[in-house]
Amino acid sequence: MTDPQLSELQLALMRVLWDRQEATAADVHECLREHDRALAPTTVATLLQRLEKRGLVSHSLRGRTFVYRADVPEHEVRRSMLAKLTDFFFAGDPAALVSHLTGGARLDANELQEVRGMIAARRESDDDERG
Amino acid sequence: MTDPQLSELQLALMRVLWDRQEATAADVHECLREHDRALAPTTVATLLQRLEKRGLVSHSLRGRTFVYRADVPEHEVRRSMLAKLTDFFFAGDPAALVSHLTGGARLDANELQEVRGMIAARRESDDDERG
DNA sequence: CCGTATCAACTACAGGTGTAGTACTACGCT
DNA sequence: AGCGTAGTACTACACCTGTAGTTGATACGG
Repeated sequence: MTDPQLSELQLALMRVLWDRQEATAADVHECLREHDRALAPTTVATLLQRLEKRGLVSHSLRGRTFVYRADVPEHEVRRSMLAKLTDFFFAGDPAALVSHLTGGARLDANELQEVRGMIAARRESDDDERG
Repeated sequence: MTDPQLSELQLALMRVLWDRQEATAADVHECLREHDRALAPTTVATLLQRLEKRGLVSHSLRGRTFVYRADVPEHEVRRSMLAKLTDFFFAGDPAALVSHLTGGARLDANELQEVRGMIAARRESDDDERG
């Protein structure tokens, strides 16, 4: 699954799996219900099946019950979804995004430069570590 | 349109309108084609119609040609889409998002605090300005 | 052994999206 | 006045998503 883009509901299901490592359809159903996302149990099962068809989760058996786990890590989905949005809205300039986060006010040039520097520095040292 | 969430293709159309203020279906079609998004002209027209039905764009007449313009500003869509994602992935903590932007490496505590401070400061002065 | 609860599989359906063809209409040119 | 062209409206269709019911198998309790 390269560059997965998930809907809100799909993310909500994934969240449960990410948080717990493993969960049955019933677990997920219960968990969503607690977060005022009340769905029929069969609905949750259907959604999990579909996620499995997409290769995002997989299951094993415990007795005759399906135990699902996420096949794609949260950070990967997070990165790919954020990247898509930032590429589109900030043309890939993360500092512009930071600026956006300040509530729409522009950071002054110094601050912006500062943030840009921090990010650039991190990126480099990151690359160093990696290879 | 409260809290609009648009697909990538829909955003691509909106982008054209945001950039040019106004555009006919033909303009948009041409513009997308240049950005290697080749669609049939009728497809573009259909998409614009649908966006209009959703209240995101509207049109006026120039001769017998529809001239579309965005009804919802870019910053609104940007904010609402980013907010949804950051709420989900960073529990609404913008500093965590900044940290994510550094390539997945964690900022050290000082840096994180610094960014948080900057953001908080901006938020306040922003509120002041607003009233 | 039989009923009952449990669980997955299959089916269904409405609404949205990506994609585009066909039909209709009006404008301008000859 | 008629024809081509340009441009919108209508229709279509496959696929995905949100939502859930029905069915069929299985295990457990009595």
